[in-house]
Amino acid sequence: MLQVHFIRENKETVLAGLAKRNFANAESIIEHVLSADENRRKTQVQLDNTLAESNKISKEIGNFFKSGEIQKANILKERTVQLKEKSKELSEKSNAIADELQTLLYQIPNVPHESVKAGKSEEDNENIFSEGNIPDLGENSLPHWELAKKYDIIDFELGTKIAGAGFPVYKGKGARLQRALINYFLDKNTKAGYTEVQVPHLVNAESATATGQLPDKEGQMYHSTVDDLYLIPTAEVPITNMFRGNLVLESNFPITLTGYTPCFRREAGSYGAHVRGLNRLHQFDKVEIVRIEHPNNSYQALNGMVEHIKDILRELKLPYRILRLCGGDTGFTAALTFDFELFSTAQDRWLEISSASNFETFQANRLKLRFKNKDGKSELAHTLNGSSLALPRVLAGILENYQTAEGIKIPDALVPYCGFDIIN
RNA sequence: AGAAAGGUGGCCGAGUGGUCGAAGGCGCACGCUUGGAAAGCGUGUAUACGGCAACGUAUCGAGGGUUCGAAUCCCUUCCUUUCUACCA
Repeated sequence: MLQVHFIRENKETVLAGLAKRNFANAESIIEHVLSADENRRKTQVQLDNTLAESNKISKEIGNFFKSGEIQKANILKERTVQLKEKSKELSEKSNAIADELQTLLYQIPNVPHESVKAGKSEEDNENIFSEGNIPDLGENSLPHWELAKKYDIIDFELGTKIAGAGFPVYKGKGARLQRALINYFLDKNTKAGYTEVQVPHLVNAESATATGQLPDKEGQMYHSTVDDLYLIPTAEVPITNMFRGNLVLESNFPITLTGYTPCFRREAGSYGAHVRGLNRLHQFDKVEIVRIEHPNNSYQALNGMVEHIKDILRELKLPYRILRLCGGDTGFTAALTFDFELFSTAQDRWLEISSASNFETFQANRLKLRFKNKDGKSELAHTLNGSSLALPRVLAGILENYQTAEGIKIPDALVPYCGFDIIN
Protein backbone atom coordinates (compact mmCIF):
# COMPACT_ATOMS: atom_id res chain seq x y z
CA MET A 1 0.00 0.00 0.00
CA LEU A 2 1.33 3.42 -0.93
CA GLN A 3 1.57 5.99 1.81
CA VAL A 4 -0.88 8.85 1.48
CA HIS A 5 1.74 11.48 2.03
CA PHE A 6 3.83 9.89 -0.72
CA ILE A 7 0.92 10.24 -3.12
CA ARG A 8 0.31 13.79 -1.96
CA GLU A 9 3.92 14.81 -2.53
CA ASN A 10 4.63 12.75 -5.66
CA LYS A 11 1.39 12.84 -7.56
CA GLU A 12 3.02 13.03 -11.00
CA THR A 13 5.44 10.18 -10.28
CA VAL A 14 2.59 8.01 -9.07
CA LEU A 15 0.47 8.77 -12.14
CA ALA A 16 3.38 8.10 -14.49
CA GLY A 17 4.08 4.82 -12.69
CA LEU A 18 0.48 3.69 -12.85
CA ALA A 19 0.41 4.56 -16.54
CA LYS A 20 3.25 2.10 -17.13
CA ARG A 21 1.02 -0.56 -15.61
CA ASN A 22 -1.81 0.40 -17.86
CA PHE A 23 -3.82 0.96 -14.69
CA ALA A 24 -7.31 2.17 -15.49
CA ASN A 25 -8.78 5.33 -13.95
CA ALA A 26 -5.52 6.26 -12.25
CA GLU A 27 -6.27 9.95 -12.58
CA SER A 28 -9.68 9.78 -10.94
CA ILE A 29 -8.71 7.41 -8.14
CA ILE A 30 -5.71 9.54 -7.20
CA GLU A 31 -7.85 12.67 -7.20
CA HIS A 32 -10.32 10.84 -5.02
CA VAL A 33 -7.55 9.85 -2.61
CA LEU A 34 -6.25 13.40 -2.39
CA SER A 35 -9.67 14.88 -1.71
CA ALA A 36 -10.48 12.22 0.87
CA ASP A 37 -7.12 12.85 2.50
CA GLU A 38 -7.73 16.57 2.68
CA ASN A 39 -11.19 15.99 4.03
CA ARG A 40 -9.85 13.59 6.64
CA ARG A 41 -7.25 16.05 7.85
CA LYS A 42 -9.78 18.86 8.04
CA THR A 43 -12.18 16.71 10.05
CA GLN A 44 -9.34 15.56 12.26
CA VAL A 45 -8.46 19.15 13.17
CA GLN A 46 -12.07 19.88 14.10
CA LEU A 47 -12.24 16.73 16.18
CA ASP A 48 -8.93 17.45 17.88
CA ASN A 49 -10.07 20.94 18.82
CA THR A 50 -13.34 19.66 20.22
CA LEU A 51 -11.60 17.01 22.27
CA ALA A 52 -9.04 19.53 23.47
CA GLU A 53 -11.79 21.76 24.83
CA SER A 54 -13.52 18.81 26.39
CA ASN A 55 -10.31 17.66 28.06
CA LYS A 56 -9.69 21.14 29.39
CA ILE A 57 -13.15 21.36 30.97
CA SER A 58 -12.81 17.92 32.48
CA LYS A 59 -9.66 19.03 34.22
CA GLU A 60 -11.40 22.13 35.56
CA ILE A 61 -14.27 20.00 36.84
CA GLY A 62 -11.78 17.78 38.60
CA ASN A 63 -10.23 20.78 40.28
CA PHE A 64 -13.60 22.14 41.39
CA PHE A 65 -14.55 18.80 42.90
CA LYS A 66 -11.29 18.73 44.77
CA SER A 67 -11.75 22.20 46.20
CA GLY A 68 -15.35 21.41 47.09
CA GLU A 69 -16.93 23.83 44.60
CA ILE A 70 -19.57 21.34 43.51
CA GLN A 71 -21.90 23.90 41.98
CA LYS A 72 -19.26 25.31 39.68
CA ALA A 73 -18.42 21.80 38.63
CA ASN A 74 -22.02 21.01 37.79
CA ILE A 75 -22.34 24.10 35.63
CA LEU A 76 -19.31 23.02 33.60
CA LYS A 77 -20.69 19.52 33.27
CA GLU A 78 -23.62 20.81 31.28
CA ARG A 79 -21.27 22.36 28.78
CA THR A 80 -19.61 19.08 28.08
CA VAL A 81 -22.83 17.52 26.86
CA GLN A 82 -22.78 19.44 23.59
CA LEU A 83 -19.09 18.90 23.15
CA LYS A 84 -19.58 15.20 23.56
CA GLU A 85 -22.23 15.09 20.89
CA LYS A 86 -20.12 17.15 18.56
CA SER A 87 -17.06 14.99 19.06
CA LYS A 88 -19.08 11.84 18.50
CA GLU A 89 -20.36 13.16 15.20
CA LEU A 90 -16.92 14.27 14.10
CA SER A 91 -15.30 11.03 15.07
CA GLU A 92 -17.89 9.03 13.12
CA LYS A 93 -17.28 11.25 10.14
CA SER A 94 -13.55 10.90 10.52
CA ASN A 95 -13.79 7.11 10.70
CA ALA A 96 -15.99 6.97 7.63
CA ILE A 97 -13.50 9.03 5.65
CA ALA A 98 -10.60 6.94 6.90
CA ASP A 99 -12.40 3.79 5.73
CA GLU A 100 -13.06 5.34 2.36
CA LEU A 101 -9.43 6.33 2.05
CA GLN A 102 -8.29 2.86 3.05
CA THR A 103 -10.55 1.23 0.46
CA LEU A 104 -9.10 3.51 -2.21
CA LEU A 105 -5.51 2.88 -1.19
CA TYR A 106 -6.05 -0.88 -1.29
CA GLN A 107 -6.93 -0.51 -4.96
CA ILE A 108 -3.72 1.25 -5.97
CA PRO A 109 -0.81 -0.98 -7.02
CA ASN A 110 2.83 -0.23 -6.36
CA VAL A 111 4.67 2.35 -8.43
CA PRO A 112 7.05 0.49 -10.76
CA HIS A 113 10.79 1.02 -10.58
CA GLU A 114 12.26 3.40 -13.16
CA SER A 115 13.78 0.49 -15.10
CA VAL A 116 10.36 -1.05 -15.70
CA LYS A 117 9.02 -0.51 -19.19
CA ALA A 118 5.42 0.30 -19.91
CA GLY A 119 3.45 -2.65 -21.23
CA LYS A 120 0.15 -4.43 -21.17
CA SER A 121 0.92 -8.11 -20.83
CA GLU A 122 3.61 -10.75 -20.74
CA GLU A 123 4.30 -10.09 -24.39
CA ASP A 124 5.91 -6.79 -23.42
CA ASN A 125 8.33 -8.31 -20.90
CA GLU A 126 12.01 -7.78 -21.65
CA ASN A 127 14.30 -10.73 -22.06
CA ILE A 128 17.47 -9.55 -20.35
CA PHE A 129 19.55 -12.69 -19.98
CA SER A 130 19.68 -16.29 -21.07
CA GLU A 131 22.03 -19.15 -20.45
CA GLY A 132 22.34 -22.91 -20.79
CA ASN A 133 22.18 -25.30 -23.67
CA ILE A 134 18.93 -26.48 -25.11
CA PRO A 135 19.46 -30.20 -25.60
CA ASP A 136 18.79 -31.93 -28.86
CA LEU A 137 16.38 -34.66 -27.87
CA GLY A 138 15.66 -36.05 -31.28
CA GLU A 139 12.31 -37.12 -32.61
CA ASN A 140 11.01 -39.26 -29.78
CA SER A 141 11.10 -36.79 -26.91
CA LEU A 142 8.14 -36.89 -24.55
CA PRO A 143 6.49 -34.23 -22.41
CA HIS A 144 6.94 -34.76 -18.68
CA TRP A 145 3.41 -36.08 -18.07
CA GLU A 146 4.12 -38.95 -20.41
CA LEU A 147 7.54 -39.55 -18.91
CA ALA A 148 5.92 -39.56 -15.48
CA LYS A 149 3.59 -42.31 -16.61
CA LYS A 150 6.25 -44.27 -18.44
CA TYR A 151 8.49 -44.48 -15.37
CA ASP A 152 5.60 -44.49 -12.88
CA ILE A 153 6.93 -41.60 -10.82
CA ILE A 154 3.96 -39.23 -10.77
CA ASP A 155 0.32 -40.33 -10.71
CA PHE A 156 -2.10 -37.59 -11.67
CA GLU A 157 -5.21 -39.77 -11.71
CA LEU A 158 -4.53 -41.05 -8.23
CA GLY A 159 -4.29 -37.48 -6.97
CA THR A 160 -7.58 -36.69 -8.67
CA LYS A 161 -9.20 -39.58 -6.81
CA ILE A 162 -7.87 -38.43 -3.47
CA ALA A 163 -8.38 -34.68 -3.79
CA GLY A 164 -9.13 -33.54 -7.31
CA ALA A 165 -7.34 -32.32 -10.42
CA GLY A 166 -4.12 -30.48 -9.70
CA PHE A 167 -3.06 -32.59 -6.73
CA PRO A 168 -0.55 -35.10 -8.09
CA VAL A 169 0.85 -38.06 -6.18
CA TYR A 170 4.63 -38.46 -6.50
CA LYS A 171 5.85 -42.02 -6.25
CA GLY A 172 9.16 -43.83 -5.77
CA LYS A 173 12.03 -42.06 -7.47
CA GLY A 174 9.68 -39.19 -8.36
CA ALA A 175 8.98 -38.56 -4.69
CA ARG A 176 12.65 -38.96 -3.87
CA LEU A 177 13.70 -36.53 -6.58
CA GLN A 178 11.25 -34.00 -5.25
CA ARG A 179 12.64 -34.36 -1.72
CA ALA A 180 16.17 -34.15 -3.12
CA LEU A 181 15.35 -30.86 -4.82
CA ILE A 182 13.92 -29.39 -1.64
CA ASN A 183 17.02 -30.33 0.34
CA TYR A 184 19.32 -29.16 -2.39
CA PHE A 185 17.63 -25.76 -2.66
CA LEU A 186 17.58 -25.27 1.10
CA ASP A 187 21.25 -26.18 1.32
CA LYS A 188 22.14 -23.75 -1.45
CA ASN A 189 20.22 -21.00 0.31
CA THR A 190 21.59 -21.59 3.79
CA LYS A 191 25.13 -21.74 2.37
CA ALA A 192 24.45 -18.33 0.84
CA GLY A 193 23.60 -17.02 4.31
CA TYR A 194 19.83 -17.40 4.44
CA THR A 195 18.46 -18.66 7.74
CA GLU A 196 16.16 -21.63 7.37
CA VAL A 197 12.71 -21.39 8.91
CA GLN A 198 9.65 -23.59 9.10
CA VAL A 199 6.45 -21.61 9.24
CA PRO A 200 2.70 -22.16 9.48
CA HIS A 201 0.96 -23.23 6.27
CA LEU A 202 -2.21 -21.45 7.28
CA VAL A 203 -2.35 -17.74 8.00
CA ASN A 204 -4.91 -15.33 9.39
CA ALA A 205 -6.53 -12.53 7.42
CA GLU A 206 -4.23 -9.95 8.92
CA SER A 207 -1.15 -11.67 7.53
CA ALA A 208 -2.72 -12.20 4.13
CA THR A 209 -3.63 -8.51 4.01
CA ALA A 210 -0.18 -7.33 5.04
CA THR A 211 1.62 -9.03 2.14
CA GLY A 212 -1.10 -8.06 -0.33
CA GLN A 213 -3.04 -11.29 -0.96
CA LEU A 214 -6.11 -9.69 0.57
CA PRO A 215 -8.30 -8.05 -0.39
CA ASP A 216 -7.64 -8.39 -4.14
CA LYS A 217 -6.63 -12.03 -4.43
CA GLU A 218 -9.19 -13.43 -2.03
CA GLY A 219 -10.62 -15.88 -4.54
CA GLN A 220 -7.22 -17.36 -5.29
CA MET A 221 -6.60 -18.70 -1.80
CA TYR A 222 -8.19 -21.68 -0.11
CA HIS A 223 -10.09 -20.40 2.90
CA SER A 224 -11.12 -22.32 5.98
CA THR A 225 -14.21 -20.36 6.90
CA VAL A 226 -14.78 -22.12 10.22
CA ASP A 227 -11.49 -20.81 11.56
CA ASP A 228 -11.08 -17.89 9.15
CA LEU A 229 -7.64 -19.09 8.08
CA TYR A 230 -6.13 -19.11 4.61
CA LEU A 231 -3.89 -21.80 3.13
CA ILE A 232 -0.73 -20.07 2.01
CA PRO A 233 -0.29 -19.49 -1.73
CA THR A 234 3.44 -18.94 -1.06
CA ALA A 235 5.85 -18.99 1.89
CA GLU A 236 6.30 -15.27 1.30
CA VAL A 237 3.17 -14.68 3.37
CA PRO A 238 4.11 -16.37 6.67
CA ILE A 239 7.83 -15.57 6.42
CA THR A 240 7.39 -11.87 5.70
CA ASN A 241 4.72 -11.65 8.40
CA MET A 242 7.22 -12.86 10.97
CA PHE A 243 8.20 -9.19 11.04
CA ARG A 244 4.76 -7.59 11.04
CA GLY A 245 4.68 -4.63 13.41
CA ASN A 246 8.39 -4.86 14.15
CA LEU A 247 10.76 -1.98 14.71
CA VAL A 248 14.18 -3.34 13.83
CA LEU A 249 17.61 -1.85 14.31
CA GLU A 250 19.52 -0.71 11.27
CA SER A 251 22.31 -3.05 12.36
CA ASN A 252 19.92 -6.00 11.92
CA PHE A 253 20.00 -5.55 8.14
CA PRO A 254 20.03 -7.53 6.01
CA ILE A 255 17.49 -10.00 7.37
CA THR A 256 17.62 -13.07 5.13
CA LEU A 257 15.40 -16.11 5.43
CA THR A 258 14.57 -19.20 3.48
CA GLY A 259 11.84 -21.75 3.94
CA TYR A 260 10.26 -24.70 2.26
CA THR A 261 6.46 -24.94 2.21
CA PRO A 262 3.75 -26.43 0.10
CA CYS A 263 1.77 -23.72 -1.70
CA PHE A 264 -1.96 -23.83 -2.32
CA ARG A 265 -3.71 -22.02 -5.14
CA ARG A 266 -7.26 -22.34 -6.31
CA GLU A 267 -6.39 -21.31 -9.87
CA ALA A 268 -10.06 -20.92 -10.65
CA GLY A 269 -10.75 -20.67 -14.34
CA SER A 270 -7.46 -22.16 -15.50
CA TYR A 271 -7.71 -24.74 -18.24
CA GLY A 272 -6.18 -26.00 -21.46
CA ALA A 273 -2.89 -27.47 -22.57
CA HIS A 274 -0.84 -24.98 -20.56
CA VAL A 275 -2.06 -26.44 -17.30
CA ARG A 276 -1.28 -30.04 -18.20
CA GLY A 277 0.83 -32.23 -16.00
CA LEU A 278 2.92 -30.25 -13.56
CA ASN A 279 2.49 -26.95 -15.37
CA ARG A 280 -0.16 -25.63 -13.02
CA LEU A 281 -1.26 -27.25 -9.77
CA HIS A 282 -3.48 -26.54 -6.79
CA GLN A 283 -0.78 -27.77 -4.45
CA PHE A 284 2.92 -27.55 -5.14
CA ASP A 285 6.17 -27.31 -3.25
CA LYS A 286 8.40 -24.27 -3.23
CA VAL A 287 11.50 -23.06 -1.48
CA GLU A 288 11.37 -19.33 -0.93
CA ILE A 289 13.89 -16.66 0.00
CA VAL A 290 12.87 -13.47 1.77
CA ARG A 291 14.95 -10.41 2.54
CA ILE A 292 14.23 -7.38 4.69
CA GLU A 293 16.55 -4.57 3.64
CA HIS A 294 17.55 -0.99 4.18
CA PRO A 295 15.99 1.11 1.38
CA ASN A 296 19.45 2.14 0.15
CA ASN A 297 20.41 -1.48 -0.32
CA SER A 298 17.31 -3.16 -1.63
CA TYR A 299 18.10 -3.07 -5.34
CA GLN A 300 21.60 -4.34 -4.80
CA ALA A 301 20.00 -7.09 -2.72
CA LEU A 302 17.57 -7.90 -5.53
CA ASN A 303 20.50 -8.29 -7.93
CA GLY A 304 22.15 -10.55 -5.38
CA MET A 305 19.03 -12.73 -5.30
CA VAL A 306 19.02 -12.91 -9.08
CA GLU A 307 22.67 -13.98 -9.11
CA HIS A 308 21.95 -16.59 -6.46
CA ILE A 309 19.10 -18.12 -8.48
CA LYS A 310 21.23 -18.06 -11.62
CA ASP A 311 23.88 -19.97 -9.76
CA ILE A 312 21.43 -22.74 -8.89
CA LEU A 313 20.15 -23.09 -12.45
CA ARG A 314 23.68 -23.08 -13.76
CA GLU A 315 24.59 -25.91 -11.42
CA LEU A 316 21.54 -27.90 -12.52
CA LYS A 317 22.59 -27.23 -16.12
CA LEU A 318 19.14 -26.17 -17.16
CA PRO A 319 18.49 -23.73 -20.01
CA TYR A 320 16.78 -20.61 -18.73
CA ARG A 321 16.19 -16.96 -19.38
CA ILE A 322 15.47 -13.95 -17.21
CA LEU A 323 12.71 -11.47 -17.94
CA ARG A 324 12.27 -8.03 -16.53
CA LEU A 325 8.52 -7.78 -16.25
CA CYS A 326 6.81 -4.86 -17.90
CA GLY A 327 4.47 -2.59 -15.95
CA GLY A 328 1.33 -4.48 -16.90
CA ASP A 329 2.71 -7.87 -15.90
CA THR A 330 4.35 -6.79 -12.66
CA GLY A 331 2.39 -7.97 -9.65
CA PHE A 332 0.19 -5.58 -7.71
CA THR A 333 2.57 -5.25 -4.79
CA ALA A 334 5.93 -5.29 -6.60
CA ALA A 335 8.03 -2.39 -7.86
CA LEU A 336 10.37 -4.56 -9.91
CA THR A 337 10.16 -8.25 -10.75
CA PHE A 338 12.51 -10.59 -12.55
CA ASP A 339 10.99 -13.83 -13.74
CA PHE A 340 13.11 -16.88 -14.38
CA GLU A 341 11.88 -19.20 -17.09
CA LEU A 342 13.11 -22.65 -17.82
CA PHE A 343 13.00 -23.94 -21.35
CA SER A 344 11.02 -27.12 -21.63
CA THR A 345 12.41 -28.74 -24.72
CA ALA A 346 9.78 -31.40 -25.09
CA GLN A 347 6.94 -28.90 -24.72
CA ASP A 348 8.83 -26.29 -26.72
CA ARG A 349 7.90 -23.54 -24.31
CA TRP A 350 9.21 -21.48 -21.42
CA LEU A 351 8.02 -22.32 -17.91
CA GLU A 352 8.15 -19.81 -15.07
CA ILE A 353 10.12 -21.30 -12.20
CA SER A 354 11.05 -18.29 -10.14
CA SER A 355 10.06 -14.73 -9.57
CA ALA A 356 12.24 -12.31 -7.62
CA SER A 357 10.75 -8.99 -6.57
CA ASN A 358 11.46 -5.85 -4.65
CA PHE A 359 8.32 -4.52 -2.98
CA GLU A 360 10.10 -1.45 -1.62
CA THR A 361 7.85 -0.07 1.15
CA PHE A 362 4.58 -1.33 -0.32
CA GLN A 363 4.31 -4.38 1.94
CA ALA A 364 6.22 -2.76 4.81
CA ASN A 365 3.57 -0.06 4.97
CA ARG A 366 0.87 -2.66 5.52
CA LEU A 367 3.13 -4.71 7.76
CA LYS A 368 4.18 -1.66 9.78
CA LEU A 369 7.69 -3.00 9.43
CA ARG A 370 10.09 -0.22 10.28
CA PHE A 371 13.64 0.45 11.36
CA LYS A 372 15.29 3.27 13.27
CA ASN A 373 17.43 5.36 10.94
CA LYS A 374 20.58 7.27 11.87
CA ASP A 375 18.55 10.28 12.99
CA GLY A 376 16.64 8.05 15.38
CA LYS A 377 13.48 8.29 13.30
CA SER A 378 11.57 5.25 12.19
CA GLU A 379 11.34 4.54 8.51
CA LEU A 380 9.66 1.77 6.52
CA ALA A 381 11.98 -1.06 5.52
CA HIS A 382 12.06 -2.68 2.08
CA THR A 383 10.86 -6.25 1.61
CA LEU A 384 11.95 -8.63 -1.15
CA ASN A 385 11.37 -12.21 -2.03
CA GLY A 386 12.08 -14.80 -4.64
CA SER A 387 11.50 -18.45 -5.33
CA SER A 388 14.53 -20.66 -5.16
CA LEU A 389 12.81 -22.52 -6.62
CA ALA A 390 9.30 -23.69 -7.47
CA LEU A 391 9.49 -27.47 -7.60
CA PRO A 392 7.04 -28.88 -10.16
CA ARG A 393 8.26 -27.00 -13.18
CA VAL A 394 11.90 -27.59 -12.28
CA LEU A 395 10.99 -31.25 -12.00
CA ALA A 396 9.22 -31.07 -15.35
CA GLY A 397 12.28 -29.39 -16.85
CA ILE A 398 14.61 -32.04 -15.51
CA LEU A 399 12.41 -34.88 -16.73
CA GLU A 400 12.08 -33.40 -20.18
CA ASN A 401 15.56 -32.02 -20.75
CA TYR A 402 17.42 -34.94 -19.21
CA GLN A 403 15.49 -37.70 -20.95
CA THR A 404 17.54 -40.25 -22.89
CA ALA A 405 16.83 -43.57 -24.50
CA GLU A 406 18.08 -45.27 -21.32
CA GLY A 407 16.01 -43.20 -18.96
CA ILE A 408 16.10 -39.86 -17.19
CA LYS A 409 19.53 -38.82 -16.06
CA ILE A 410 19.82 -36.99 -12.76
CA PRO A 411 21.79 -33.71 -12.83
CA ASP A 412 25.18 -34.21 -11.15
CA ALA A 413 24.43 -31.75 -8.36
CA LEU A 414 21.39 -33.78 -7.34
CA VAL A 415 22.88 -37.26 -7.40
CA PRO A 416 24.15 -37.10 -3.79
CA TYR A 417 20.68 -35.96 -2.72
CA CYS A 418 18.84 -38.64 -4.71
CA GLY A 419 21.06 -41.59 -4.10
CA PHE A 420 20.64 -42.66 -7.75
CA ASP A 421 21.71 -41.18 -11.06
CA ILE A 422 19.04 -42.38 -13.44
CA ILE A 423 15.30 -43.00 -13.48
CA ASN A 424 14.47 -45.96 -15.72
C1' A B 1 -12.41 -28.49 25.56
C1' G B 2 -13.04 -26.85 31.18
C1' A B 3 -10.91 -23.76 35.33
C1' A B 4 -7.73 -19.86 37.07
C1' A B 5 -4.34 -15.84 36.34
C1' G B 6 -2.62 -12.31 33.07
C1' G B 7 -1.78 -8.97 28.41
C1' U B 8 1.36 -1.62 30.10
C1' G B 9 6.98 1.88 26.18
C1' G B 10 12.97 -1.47 22.43
C1' C B 11 12.84 -5.04 26.91
C1' C B 12 11.54 -5.96 32.24
C1' G B 13 8.10 -3.96 35.53
C1' A B 14 4.92 -0.37 38.92
C1' G B 15 0.36 1.72 38.60
C1' U B 16 -7.54 0.20 40.81
C1' G B 17 -11.19 6.93 38.59
C1' G B 18 -8.49 13.24 37.66
C1' U B 19 -2.03 16.22 38.62
C1' C B 20 -0.63 9.16 34.13
C1' G B 21 2.08 9.08 27.94
C1' A B 22 2.50 6.52 32.24
C1' A B 23 7.26 5.43 38.50
C1' G B 24 11.62 2.39 38.71
C1' G B 25 15.13 -0.67 36.22
C1' C B 26 17.62 -2.60 31.77
C1' G B 27 19.08 -1.22 27.01
C1' C B 28 20.40 2.78 23.78
C1' A B 29 22.38 8.00 22.66
C1' C B 30 25.15 12.18 24.17
C1' G B 31 28.23 14.58 27.88
C1' C B 32 31.54 14.49 32.27
C1' U B 33 35.42 11.41 34.19
C1' U B 34 39.99 8.36 32.01
C1' G B 35 46.29 7.64 28.83
C1' G B 36 42.30 4.32 26.79
C1' A B 37 38.35 1.28 28.39
C1' A B 38 35.11 -0.48 32.29
C1' A B 39 32.70 1.36 36.45
C1' G B 40 30.58 5.84 38.23
C1' C B 41 27.91 10.48 37.56
C1' G B 42 24.64 13.77 34.58
C1' U B 43 21.16 14.54 30.55
C1' G B 44 18.05 12.53 27.03
C1' U B 45 15.27 8.35 25.00
C1' A B 46 7.46 5.48 22.53
C1' U B 47 4.36 5.73 18.11
C1' A B 48 0.83 7.93 14.71
C1' C B 49 -1.84 12.18 12.75
C1' G B 50 -2.21 17.62 12.22
C1' G B 51 0.98 22.23 12.58
C1' C B 52 6.80 26.25 10.16
C1' A B 53 6.74 25.99 15.34
C1' A B 54 4.80 26.44 20.27
C1' C B 55 1.66 22.78 20.72
C1' G B 56 -2.87 19.80 20.09
C1' U B 57 -5.12 14.90 19.55
C1' A B 58 -5.05 9.63 19.81
C1' U B 59 -2.78 5.11 21.59
C1' C B 60 -1.57 0.86 28.21
C1' G B 61 -3.90 -6.58 23.28
C1' A B 62 -8.59 -5.30 20.05
C1' G B 63 -13.72 -3.49 19.91
C1' G B 64 -17.83 -1.41 22.56
C1' G B 65 -19.98 0.80 27.19
C1' U B 66 -20.35 3.65 32.09
C1' U B 67 -18.42 8.69 33.61
C1' C B 68 -17.60 15.64 33.15
C1' G B 69 -13.02 12.50 33.26
C1' A B 70 -10.74 5.41 32.20
C1' A B 71 -4.28 2.00 31.90
C1' U B 72 -7.66 1.71 36.25
C1' C B 73 -14.91 0.05 36.43
C1' C B 74 -18.48 -3.06 33.06
C1' C B 75 -19.43 -6.11 28.47
C1' U B 76 -17.60 -8.70 24.08
C1' U B 77 -13.44 -10.72 21.64
C1' C B 78 -8.37 -12.33 20.62
C1' C B 79 -3.92 -13.99 22.67
C1' U B 80 -0.46 -15.85 26.61
C1' U B 81 0.70 -18.77 31.04
C1' U B 82 -0.59 -22.58 34.68
C1' C B 83 -3.73 -26.72 36.13
C1' U B 84 -7.28 -30.49 34.36
C1' A B 85 -9.04 -33.31 30.08
C1' C B 86 -7.49 -35.11 25.26
C1' C B 87 -3.73 -36.19 21.79
C1' A B 88 0.74 -36.88 17.04
